[in-house]
Amino acid sequence: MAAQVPGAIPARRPADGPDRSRDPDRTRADILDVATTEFADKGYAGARVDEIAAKTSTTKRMIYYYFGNKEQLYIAVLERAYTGIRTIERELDVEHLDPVDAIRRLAELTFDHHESHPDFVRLVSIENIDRAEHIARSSVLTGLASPALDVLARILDRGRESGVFRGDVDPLDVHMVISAFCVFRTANRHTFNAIFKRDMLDPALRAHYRGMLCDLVLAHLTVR
Amino acid sequence: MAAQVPGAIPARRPADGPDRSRDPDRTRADILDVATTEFADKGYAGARVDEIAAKTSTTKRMIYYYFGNKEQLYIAVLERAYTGIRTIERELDVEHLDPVDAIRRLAELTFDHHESHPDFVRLVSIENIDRAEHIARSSVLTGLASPALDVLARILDRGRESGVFRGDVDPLDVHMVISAFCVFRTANRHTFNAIFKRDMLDPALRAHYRGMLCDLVLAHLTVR
DNA sequence: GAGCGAACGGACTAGATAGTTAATTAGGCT
DNA sequence: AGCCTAATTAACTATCTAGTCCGTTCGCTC
Repeated sequence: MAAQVPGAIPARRPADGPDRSRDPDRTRADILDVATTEFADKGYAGARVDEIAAKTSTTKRMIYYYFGNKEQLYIAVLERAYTGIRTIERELDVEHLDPVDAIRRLAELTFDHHESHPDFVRLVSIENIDRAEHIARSSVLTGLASPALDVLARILDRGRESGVFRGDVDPLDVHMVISAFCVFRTANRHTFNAIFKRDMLDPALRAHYRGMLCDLVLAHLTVR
Repeated sequence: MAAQVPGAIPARRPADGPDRSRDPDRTRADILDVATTEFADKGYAGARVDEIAAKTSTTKRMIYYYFGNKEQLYIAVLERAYTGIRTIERELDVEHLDPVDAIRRLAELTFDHHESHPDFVRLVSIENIDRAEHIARSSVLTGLASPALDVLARILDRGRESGVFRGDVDPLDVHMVISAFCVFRTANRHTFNAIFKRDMLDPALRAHYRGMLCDLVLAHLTVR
């Protein structure tokens, strides 16, 4: 964190205690970190700018100085969260695996990411409540289809050629099924637990659900 | 509009036009209807009591008269929405169908309900953002496991006995997969469309997704 | 037709909340 | 050293918002 500006002097900072020196990047990043947690926690309407400011090492005025207003701050939070998962997806390399193992790997990677980034999943839910109106206002976010989709299309092609996969499945539909499963486990955890008394994120059930996702997707894709 | 001027003659309802007579049940129901739409639209934090009151044919004072405060009004909305779907589930009768058709019927019923009740799905999302804290405060809602679960368990048993279904599947997991698919389609419609440019609720895709859900679940359950 | 309680309406309040004003400081550049 | 601008601070404001006070009206019973 605290990316150094090229040519900047490394910060004269008294080794301990909060950093009080002037560091725009650090201040911005600090605000973004706190805002991410706060928006994911309370939703867009529920989050309070004063609250975010209080949890920051700077003041409310700085939020407006760097981000303009509450909405632009929220959009900045969304942009960082989305580009995060897209970066991970881009690193996926499954060309050397056979189609079945490749699907399994892709499903597991998605599963793991959703499990380890509940804030991201919550932000997506929140954004849907607002009918994606903030995403629509961000040019960064609108043209941001998942790199995983291209990878998926390649895997399906290879699987069809080798005769193990059905030929009539759309990559986006497969992506949707995987997402639906992973998103549901995190996004609906609380109501599901309240009504059915099962915590889908219980560590003891992790392996069960991870395997189940792979089975589900592969059963659907496999020729019988 | 047409607020009663003090001292004016009440005009006991000229046959047409809104009902102005005293009717507690009607008033309560009116408030609940408006509140459901408003909470589903804006979320709990985003909804405004004043706004709800304005869209009602009565006043804000009446909301507090009948429901006490904003939270209890919201809980009343949740209770009505949940008991709605549970009632439909209870009417499900699939004992006369073979296991495969029974699963198909159950999946389609769930699919149809989610499609025709987007407000319910949104309320569930909203409640998850608040970590189901309002459900937890309602004794009506906490002890409300889905009747569909018992039906599902029966179908799975019958399918296992006749050898068409695997024996190691948990009814709650099957319920979860069906819910995940149906909930995702409605709950994540906006972000999915914003990023992948596909409206999962496009009527032209309805049959495709409905069939896909059945295939998906049955492929997972069927012995190979 | 008087009395009574449930149902109702409108104006009011205290506190919260997004956003601002304006003055101040630190640090790089010449 | 001294200027100049980006970065920072704290106090302030207009508006919004959940919740309340209190007086009024309807419809029923006796």
